[in-house]
Amino acid sequence: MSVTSSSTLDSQLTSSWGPSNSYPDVSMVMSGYTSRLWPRDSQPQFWTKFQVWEWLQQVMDMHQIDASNFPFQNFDIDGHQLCSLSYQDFIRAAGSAGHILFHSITELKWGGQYHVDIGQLDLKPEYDFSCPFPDVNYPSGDIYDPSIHVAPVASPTPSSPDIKRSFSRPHQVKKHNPRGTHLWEFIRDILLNPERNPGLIKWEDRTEGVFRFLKSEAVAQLWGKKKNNSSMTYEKLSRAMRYYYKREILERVDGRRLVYKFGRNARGWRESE
DNA sequence: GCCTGGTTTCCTGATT
DNA sequence: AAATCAGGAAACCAGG
Repeated sequence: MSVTSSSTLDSQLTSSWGPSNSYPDVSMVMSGYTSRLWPRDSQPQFWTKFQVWEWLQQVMDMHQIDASNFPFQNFDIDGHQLCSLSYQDFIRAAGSAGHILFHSITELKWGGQYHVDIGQLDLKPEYDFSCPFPDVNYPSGDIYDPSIHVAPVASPTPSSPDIKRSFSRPHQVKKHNPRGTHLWEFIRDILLNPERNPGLIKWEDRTEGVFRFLKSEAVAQLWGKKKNNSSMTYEKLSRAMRYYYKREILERVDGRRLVYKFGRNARGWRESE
């Protein structure tokens, strides 16, 4: 039973994106997840070998690629060399994963340029990791969901059971996140990309991590779209948000409707992080 | 097959 | 009156 009236949602959507774009471009939100993972110097041309290695690791993680058989030796190169590789080079060097890597690096190359061009963001150095990249490789309106573009991810072969890292760094104990992004991360990334998600959620107190839903049902729809759940509502989304109080991912903000605050266990929202 | 984490769904009642 | 909040209970689902 949904308590949402369609008129409420319609007004939220149309006032936000205009009549010609009645549904939010989810790809804008989605790309936030990918872009913010990469090294802060968003121009891969200037990456060191270590950063290239870090990027590879992140791509492996994100696409749940079995790293145990990945030919890392083929990527003992710096960012400049990496950027000069052609699509065919990637395929030769990385096999089926080459496709993913090529798309990723293309996006990042674009992203770096885009980042330079947009001056309106007034981003601080610590913040620019969250700078959104244009989804140049994907049709507008499509959800940028890595699994859509990468068959091996959706159906891992029996011989390569799961994520097996051929190497791991002691400080990067990444817990496998089977469902992709968590709700609170989804919310965080909307907040970190305000210019791409106008009027959905806004900071009330940036330094304290207090934020407010402006278009609660629209956000719920967006979340539902990401989870492939067309019946998502703010009612249900907010229940999930309330579960975060116990885990201290969120803190209660008493007396204010649609207002939440990031808690001590929420990462990546601070400007100085 | 069981356990677990992270929701999703549904619900009742309270508050704004 | 409607929207939102609070939180219990149960179901769901993918990974371990």
